[in-house]
Amino acid sequence: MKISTKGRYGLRIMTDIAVYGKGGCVSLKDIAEREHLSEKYLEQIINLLGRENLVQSVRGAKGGYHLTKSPEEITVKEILLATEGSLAPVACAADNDCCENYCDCVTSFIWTQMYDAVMGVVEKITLKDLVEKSTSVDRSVELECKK
Amino acid sequence: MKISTKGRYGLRIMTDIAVYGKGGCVSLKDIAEREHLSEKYLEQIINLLGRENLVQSVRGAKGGYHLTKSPEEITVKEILLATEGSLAPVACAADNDCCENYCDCVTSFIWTQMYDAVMGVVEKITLKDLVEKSTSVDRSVELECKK
DNA sequence: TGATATACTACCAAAGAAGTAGGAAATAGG
DNA sequence: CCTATTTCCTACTTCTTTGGTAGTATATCA
Repeated sequence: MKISTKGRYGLRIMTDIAVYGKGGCVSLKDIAEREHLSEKYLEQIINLLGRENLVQSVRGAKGGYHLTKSPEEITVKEILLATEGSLAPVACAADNDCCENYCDCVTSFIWTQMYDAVMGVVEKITLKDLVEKSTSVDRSVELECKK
Repeated sequence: MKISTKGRYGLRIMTDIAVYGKGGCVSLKDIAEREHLSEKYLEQIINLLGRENLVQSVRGAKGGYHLTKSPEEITVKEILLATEGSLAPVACAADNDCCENYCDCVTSFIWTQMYDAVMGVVEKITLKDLVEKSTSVDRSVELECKK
């Protein structure tokens, strides 16, 4: 039931772009340096974000990435779905057609309730909330738990 | 963010014992046959349940397992915690002391809310609910999605 | 005493997670 | 036009977890 580094780093990438990308674009190199993460690995993750049209890229020198919407229009749900693929505890919970007898499955209602509960949380939090939290915090400390 | 087979099979084991274990104990062999699962693998999973005192074993011929409490006293939360270890999306969410600056972490409030939402669901569902659903359903059909 | 069950430990293959590596293509600035 | 910068794309690698299998020891009923 863990969120992978893709999802966690995805949120940091988006927050970083929102904070530092005012009026221009932000390069992966800068993000990697500020967040102490591998540029090459971030490249893969930001591609997932680009595929879902959450960021747009500008190639070439002085290029980088910028958001396609304002932070208050981007939800944590969108970011996590783009990077994690799905937040369902079992495949059927996100797609009831995935097996024929989901409604007969003894445990299905557990997964449906769990999925709805998680979705209820992530769709209400926007990137703006993360930006506000980020700017209110001392950025000099190591910000994410390694465990 | 997936529940593993340990958690899913754990729920089926507990439901099976609750349904078929009236007034005695149920052997792993019978459970494995009814649920179409490997007896040896179930052994490992039921050990996890035993360690948390959700089932008690009786060794030797005619032995098996029985519940230590009545189904309405056993929650899905207990079963999933015993088998999955934790339902937290990140380690810190279940144990805020796991890193020093959880309250400064930009994303921590997401994980806390997610964790609380999931816990809110699983602690309200009891084994009795699963038993009722189970007995109201046609057991001849394949009951769990393979995906 | 033998058949039946759990207890315990070790092992194994496949998949996923997390990250590395390298070259091609685009572009701003000189 | 040239070069440094930067994204794009694909392949590879290493480590851990998942989902089992296997074998032996121990307990108990009949």
